[in-house]
Amino acid sequence: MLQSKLFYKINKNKIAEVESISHDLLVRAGFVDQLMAGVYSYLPLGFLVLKKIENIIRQNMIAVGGQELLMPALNPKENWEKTDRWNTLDILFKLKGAGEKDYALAPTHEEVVSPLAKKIILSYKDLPMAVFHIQNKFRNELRAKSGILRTREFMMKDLYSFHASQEDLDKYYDKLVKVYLNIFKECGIGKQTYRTFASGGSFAKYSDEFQTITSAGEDIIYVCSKCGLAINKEIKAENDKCPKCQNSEFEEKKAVEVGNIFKMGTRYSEPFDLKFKDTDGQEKLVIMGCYGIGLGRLLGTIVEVNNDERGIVWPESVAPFKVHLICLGKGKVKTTTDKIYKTLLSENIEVLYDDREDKSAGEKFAESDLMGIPYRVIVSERTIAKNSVELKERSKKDAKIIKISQLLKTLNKK
RNA sequence: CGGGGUGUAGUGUAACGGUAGCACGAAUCGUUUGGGACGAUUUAGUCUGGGUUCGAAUCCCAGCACCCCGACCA
Repeated sequence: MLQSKLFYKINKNKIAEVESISHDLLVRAGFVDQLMAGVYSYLPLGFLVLKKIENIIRQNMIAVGGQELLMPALNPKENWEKTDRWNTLDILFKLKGAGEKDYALAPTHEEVVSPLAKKIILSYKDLPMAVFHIQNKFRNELRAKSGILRTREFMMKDLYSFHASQEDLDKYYDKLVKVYLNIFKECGIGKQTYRTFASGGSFAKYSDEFQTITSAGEDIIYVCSKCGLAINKEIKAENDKCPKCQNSEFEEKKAVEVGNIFKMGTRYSEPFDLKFKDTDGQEKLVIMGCYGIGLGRLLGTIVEVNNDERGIVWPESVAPFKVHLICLGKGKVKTTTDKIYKTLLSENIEVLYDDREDKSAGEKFAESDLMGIPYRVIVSERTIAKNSVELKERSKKDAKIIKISQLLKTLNKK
């Protein structure tokens, strides 16, 4: 991508009224744009990151047998009345359609996936089964906050699993715990993310949250000093000992909930009469689990955890580009950089090429630091005199001079 | 939803109740190019509606918007 053509604008000034670091950095560096409180557009840079995250999640869901489908955001009132959530769920967006008919904008998809599964899951032979989708959810949050950390419209991955027995659900659920931890590790926040024992909301007594330690967090969790399991504040009172290792020493931390998984049991199969015929010929209710991750919140959390005084420091796995190629000069410098750009492209290396001729070196460096692309390659009079380029990693302090002929090899090794 | 705060140009900021100014950005021209370059010339603004006043960005009322704290959080 040529930076001169990229749909973005850098903003040098800090956003005056915002508090959270990720909000400030993502807006200033041109990754997202706020339409209104709690509603954001993803600009090309931000959308590239979102897609990277989406793919990491997708691959991990496929790895646990999840089949991707797509369910609609626009829902009929009836399904939400069936589960008694039309009137009890305060974050539910409701709207009127033609003929004054009532609709909901789905904040989650139990009300769609359960009746859908009823058409397909008829026998024990159809179980277990797991489907997921990645699409926009709508939640009428009373208070949107912290940029993309808490919004009213957001991309979410939700997986639903269907089982013939509680044991089968338990087994699958444990698998998902591992897969979730792996997703957060792949997204570059593994070290700061804890499996957290939490309340189950309207679904179940307990659930597991995945909480990432950061001062921007809105939850308080207690991390067990012994085994690393955490407990959410909301249920800390009833659990003064670690449920895993019985230790009673905890460290209090602020954290963001980046994922949440539930054993729903028959909470939704019951109202939708989702039953299967078991081996013994008896009709039984399907046992369900659900597993969510908010993509935007995860993106924001990655920035909260990975930044320094100059800007964002993207983990390579989710960076919008791998390489930021910067040309400092005209004539021969420019033609040399053009050539390097073409070579990188032909080798399928994702590269943003700062080809702008009217910007000073300092300005290009500052923008590059703010954007946070992992590898910066600088080409200038100085470097081509030695048939070289300068290679600097965003996360490191020092730069290296390497021969142009060695650049590809070096980058491919990274 | 309760409470607090703030609304001035694309962004950041000034202006006692008395001519809306500065910086960045953007545009044009020229000179520049290793850490946010320089000169010249432009561009663009008081959230909306009422009120007080000779006169309102400034004071008052209402609305709207955004931010923050709390509550809430499938």
